[in-house]
Amino acid sequence: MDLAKEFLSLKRKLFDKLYDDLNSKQREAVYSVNGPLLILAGAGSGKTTVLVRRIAHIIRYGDAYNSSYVPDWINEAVLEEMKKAADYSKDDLAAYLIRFAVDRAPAWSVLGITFTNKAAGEIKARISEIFGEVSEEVSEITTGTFHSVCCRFLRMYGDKIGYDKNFSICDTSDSKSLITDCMNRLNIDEKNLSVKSVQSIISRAKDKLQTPDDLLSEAGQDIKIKKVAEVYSLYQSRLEAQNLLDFDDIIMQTVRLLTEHEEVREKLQSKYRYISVDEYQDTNYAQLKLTLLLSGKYRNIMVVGDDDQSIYKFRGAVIENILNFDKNYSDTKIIRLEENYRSTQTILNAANGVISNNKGRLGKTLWTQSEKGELISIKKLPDQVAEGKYICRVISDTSVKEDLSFRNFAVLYRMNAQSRAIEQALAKSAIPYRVLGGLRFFDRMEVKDIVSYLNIINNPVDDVRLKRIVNTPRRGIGAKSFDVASTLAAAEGYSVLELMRNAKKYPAISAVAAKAMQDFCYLIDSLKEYSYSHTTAETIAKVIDATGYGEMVADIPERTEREERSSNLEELINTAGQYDEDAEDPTLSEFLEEVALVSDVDKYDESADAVVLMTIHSAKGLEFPVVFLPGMEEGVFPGYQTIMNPEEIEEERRLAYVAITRAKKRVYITHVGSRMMNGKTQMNPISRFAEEIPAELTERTEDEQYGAFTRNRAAFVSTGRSIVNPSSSYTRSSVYSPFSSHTKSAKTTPQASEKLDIGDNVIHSMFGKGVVLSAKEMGGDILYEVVFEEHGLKKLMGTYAKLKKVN
DNA sequence: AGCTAAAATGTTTTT
DNA sequence: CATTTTAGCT
Repeated sequence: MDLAKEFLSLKRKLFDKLYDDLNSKQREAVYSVNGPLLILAGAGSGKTTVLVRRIAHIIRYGDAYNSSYVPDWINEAVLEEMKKAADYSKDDLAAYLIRFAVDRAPAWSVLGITFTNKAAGEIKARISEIFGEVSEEVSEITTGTFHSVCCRFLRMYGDKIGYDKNFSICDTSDSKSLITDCMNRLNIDEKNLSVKSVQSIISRAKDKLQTPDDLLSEAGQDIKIKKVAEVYSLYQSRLEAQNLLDFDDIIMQTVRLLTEHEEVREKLQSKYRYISVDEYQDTNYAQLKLTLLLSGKYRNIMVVGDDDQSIYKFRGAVIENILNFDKNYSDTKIIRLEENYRSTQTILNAANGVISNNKGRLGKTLWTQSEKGELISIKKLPDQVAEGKYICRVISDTSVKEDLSFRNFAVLYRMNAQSRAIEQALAKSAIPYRVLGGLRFFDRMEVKDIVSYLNIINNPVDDVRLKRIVNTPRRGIGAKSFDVASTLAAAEGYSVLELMRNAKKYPAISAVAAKAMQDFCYLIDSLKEYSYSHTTAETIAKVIDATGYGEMVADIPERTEREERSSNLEELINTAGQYDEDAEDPTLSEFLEEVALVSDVDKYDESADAVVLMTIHSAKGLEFPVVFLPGMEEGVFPGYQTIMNPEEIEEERRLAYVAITRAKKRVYITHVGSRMMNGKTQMNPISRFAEEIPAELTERTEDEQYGAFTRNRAAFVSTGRSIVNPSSSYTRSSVYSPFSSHTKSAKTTPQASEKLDIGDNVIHSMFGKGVVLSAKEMGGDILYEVVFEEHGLKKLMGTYAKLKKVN
């Protein structure tokens, strides 16, 4: 009796001891294993840690902490031993406590949904770390984004709702071209109804799980929506006929699968006993429905989120999902994590100052034990060029003065277009940098083309991809012939490729074109055959060769373009080779899925020593010691489209909150007097979000280049900080750059293909001076990424590029 | 069919 | 302004 009581108390103390690096709220979250759990986690409050530790806890100890079960082998001796265990090392204690485990969950019963694929990988890596080895078990945990997890389900059971296992995913631009096609077929004039808006209305409808009929009935008298519903209906039937899913379908069709097929739902509900969802504030209705379905049996669902960081409304995210979580799940336990471990007090107070202007928040007060830190620097510059130079100068100054490597700096902006001016400045001052976003690797034309071939090999009814590459390189199947073929195909109920195989039967197709079509089919046949017995990388190489695409690229007259494209194709083969190596059971189909679902941040490599540039959206979940926020102007951030709409302004403000809270030590806000946008010069006032930061937390200066003045809004700024020092080193930002010490002594070491290391300074005959950013082994050669002073980031092959090392 | 040159057009954020 | 679409020519 007393024995039992003492045992339970000792047991809990030992667990508290095991997790003594967490705060009490975090521990409570880890222990809350069963039942619905909502964690309201402020920025930098260690939510990922909690997520990871909780999953590890569930697998290792189950509900051991809360359970009042007393094993019959408990006696005085055991209690004595337990008292001693308090002094064990963490590892020993962790191992010791396993004997008290109650109702442990097998790793395969855990599902963790994250916002990026990268985060999914990190969760597994961190759990492996906790378990002390890369165990077989950890790999059985299912982690991924909503999209990747749903794809997995659809590959398994998609046939039940009419999808072949080899379905392909079409991205936004593929789906745009299909919608355009549908609108043409329905004789809808693009002038009255833009493809873009149709696409977005359809997408939002799918986020809400609306079918074309649902949309139509919702339309009422709205002619525009009625038209869209008509397009949606055709678009959807064509997607289905081609075994294609767009991004929204991946979720929506999974929900349909789980709704319509009880046996599948039952199977998955029973399998996933423990479900966690990260970044819950950015889920849409379809995703909410999905989590409700999956967690329907056990109701062991934990969601983590922060209503102040909801920034994906444009993608259908509904903040109500997190606000009303406890209404969807009765007896929800709510835990708030409000202690911030990331930022200085100044940064935190600045962020709080901004976000407090929003209404309708759940409300929370972030606090930190860390020091005050430095003031937020707000600087006005004449234009974007000066803005870029200024950022470079601060980076080079700070990196030297404080011995900070470049990876500690991030430049976060509202839109991708802002990156250009900053990139140029960085390239000039030879600061190594990396740009995430903008044109994704897989969105490059040549990469998309080859991937389209692969998609056709994998899923021959994919007419969208077929249209894209049927005449690239030219093979005499022009737009007109293809049009005729697809009209015939639609009439006869074939896929276009099938029809092309028998093109000669149709008099409407010219004999020349028919011959070319048949040859094309044979080409695809042979590639398909080849793919059965070869790796993905080999297949890609074969595609590039056999289709004549490689030759076409080799014949590009302009040198830079030719090199750029061929190096992209090499990189594609390289990526596939990596995939072949890493994947358990590599298949073309799975490779294509990965290609479709990777995001930019997934490829962000923290180990590369380079300044990183990305949008604030991409930076969600990341942190950096020093953060630059350029373009803090009305009309840029908040964007001019949002200024009239209070709701959208609130979303922009949340974005500003996310931006500021990325920083650990310092924030540099810049705004410019005149900015070139869309060919026009604009004079934007400083962003309201910068003004909302309490004045005493800021240090405001204006660059003196065009005369002007310096003013301190903060009356009592302690002086002495010299990072912002307008006149001295302004013109030459490369003073502290990696090149500076080499520019005078230009003694080069002429060696054809010596091995280069990361950080080496090199000279290229074409591009001039640069720094090696990364080196990757690739088919007996080495692929270097080099940032050049004048030309920015280039990818070069070791043997081919004739890079000379400079000392 | 395919090329070139002129015209139109669009501009947030992303899986 | 920078990309994409179209018209007109070969």
